[in-house]
Amino acid sequence: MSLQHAILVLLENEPGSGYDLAQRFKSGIGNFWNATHQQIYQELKKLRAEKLVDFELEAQTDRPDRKVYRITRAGHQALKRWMREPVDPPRLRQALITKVFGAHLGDHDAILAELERHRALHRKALESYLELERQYFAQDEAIRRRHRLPYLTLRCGIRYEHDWIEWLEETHELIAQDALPQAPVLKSPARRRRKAA
Amino acid sequence: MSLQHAILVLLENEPGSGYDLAQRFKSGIGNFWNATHQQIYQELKKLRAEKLVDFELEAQTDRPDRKVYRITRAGHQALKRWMREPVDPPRLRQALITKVFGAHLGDHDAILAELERHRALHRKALESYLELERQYFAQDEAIRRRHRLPYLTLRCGIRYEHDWIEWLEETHELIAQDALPQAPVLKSPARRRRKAA
DNA sequence: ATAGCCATGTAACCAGTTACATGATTGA
DNA sequence: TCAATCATGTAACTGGTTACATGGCTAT
Repeated sequence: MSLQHAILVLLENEPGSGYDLAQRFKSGIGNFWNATHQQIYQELKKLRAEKLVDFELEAQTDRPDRKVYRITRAGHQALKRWMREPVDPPRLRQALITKVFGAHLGDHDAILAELERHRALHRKALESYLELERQYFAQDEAIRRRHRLPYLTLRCGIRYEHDWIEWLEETHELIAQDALPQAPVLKSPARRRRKAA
Repeated sequence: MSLQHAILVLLENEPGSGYDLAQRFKSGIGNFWNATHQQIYQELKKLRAEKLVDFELEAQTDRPDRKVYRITRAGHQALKRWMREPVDPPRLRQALITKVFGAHLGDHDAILAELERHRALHRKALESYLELERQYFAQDEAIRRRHRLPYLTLRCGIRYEHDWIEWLEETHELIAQDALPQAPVLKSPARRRRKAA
């Protein structure tokens, strides 16, 4: 159900083809959902059947024609309604952590290699997000204000990747050296006060 | 496919009923996967058909009988094989972030309330993880060594929840005050050196 | 009384993945 | 020549959720 809403928010932001949407999901400033083109085309079809989006065919000469989708009035309403409904955080499903849990069963080196592989993946994602962040802050205030919300989602992505990298490094080290973890010094609780409400 | 492996790792650790497994997934030191009892029972059935687990019926007088599952030799082998195969990090799917992305469309207060609600959920999860962490460090070295790997998965959970709370607080503040985000000072890149390989 | 825990499951459905399919253009 | 980008889709399948179902015991 939620992919539909993710699509609606993106189209609300700017009309586009299924292909466009797939790109936006992949790259950067829409780092909050993920979908393959196959699924996107299916959902666009459904959304259209429900009259929440509609498209115009855009003929192109040297490339395939595009169906440029845009959100309808009804789609806009549906999206606003959804914005008011609570959503729950998704359940965690990290196969890698399953592996760490059972690391004593597997080949020691294979696990270390896997941790490093993941670290490389997250590092790559982080780098690209940081680049987007740099671009964001290079813009002037008016534009920054306009892209404030997408930036906040990007920030979430940056934190996420950053945090994974730290955990992966820490875990790699502890497993590689077969060392006992130390109690965190001041790190984990934090209990940050929020500034005056 | 992966729930099967998550079940196998847990059973490898200690035999138990479907109900037991559901508890272990929910509560704490197996904070790496999530599944409902319905799904678990299905998967146990399949795993048994594949001879990767087996059960003994444990009759009880005043409560329903339990099927106590344990991993078989073949299951153990299959698990070890899986431990050597690479797994990819899951795709992110955060409906909440979709909402932040489109926060300008919705009711301002509703969004702030939603951010706070999530903060409360994550805070609660964090508290319970921190309690488990305290318990872990209260044990003596031998036991700590034995539970080292589950502890590392717990650490991942602690980081995760901690990080979410920070992002939620930061985001709540910025949206509440309609303020422009500031460039992170030294926070986000970090680029921590790993200790001598 | 009512809720919650223990303990098992089936069935219908929905969401997401993987495989398959086409076909022109551009750059290494 | 090979891979990538643009652009669309269908079909089969698998993984996961939700609803439904049962039933005794214990604690408030």
